[in-house]
Amino acid sequence: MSEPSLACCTPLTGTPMSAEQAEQVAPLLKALADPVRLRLVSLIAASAGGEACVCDLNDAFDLTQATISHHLKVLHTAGLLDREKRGVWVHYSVRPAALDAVATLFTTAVPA
Amino acid sequence: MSEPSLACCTPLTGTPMSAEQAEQVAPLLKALADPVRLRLVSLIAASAGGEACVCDLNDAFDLTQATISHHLKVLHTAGLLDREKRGVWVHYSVRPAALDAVATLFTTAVPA
DNA sequence: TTAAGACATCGATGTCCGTCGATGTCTCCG
DNA sequence: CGGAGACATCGACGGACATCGATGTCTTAA
Repeated sequence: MSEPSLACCTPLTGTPMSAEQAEQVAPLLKALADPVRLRLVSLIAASAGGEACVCDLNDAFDLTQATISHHLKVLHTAGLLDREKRGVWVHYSVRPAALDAVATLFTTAVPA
Repeated sequence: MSEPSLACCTPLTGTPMSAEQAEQVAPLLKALADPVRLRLVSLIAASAGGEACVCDLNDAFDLTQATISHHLKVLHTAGLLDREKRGVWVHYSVRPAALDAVATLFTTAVPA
């Protein structure tokens, strides 16, 4: 399933983006372009230890467990979340490198 | 059509995001979560004067003029692009504040 | 072994989205 | 006035997506 290579990216501003680069980064943004998934990432990132188990995540939404599981899978497939099974529970954590890659996109060559 | 208020946003990391905040920011990301639109923004931002006319933009893609026009409208409606008609041509420019808002999302409280 | 609980997967359904050809609107030029 | 060119809008179509209920898989406890 070829783990996405976390497309390193030059900032949006500055140099025009290549088609290939755009194709690589767009899925990352698409994975984040959903209110539920945005909150999921935020909840996980803000949790103690930078990780959270699905059971806690479920309670934060008025959605079916199946739906939450689906969203977590999307984020994991996009390379934004790591997955670790510990006993009965599954813990998800944020991949900092993935967020950094996206951040780089919007960082307009910060001046000194 | 209530110009989007360019939801100022706390970083994803740190504090959990509210549902309202997520609903505000998600459309911005959704507008950017497309390879074509990503390249459009990049092309415009990288152009001289920070703006570009549709005629030039059309040539950069193997897509119909109608499709490019559609994508530009999506970006404009999301508040990411400004539109100015000058004679026969229409010039689009990037709204820095919009990109900054998104950048803030992914800026993980940079350490010293 | 059996039962219960935590997640994932499956199949269905309604909605949204990208793309296109055709057509409309506006502006400039002759 | 009339034509040409730049861009927007419209209507349609195929594919993708969010959500759900039902069911499957795995782990721990009794």
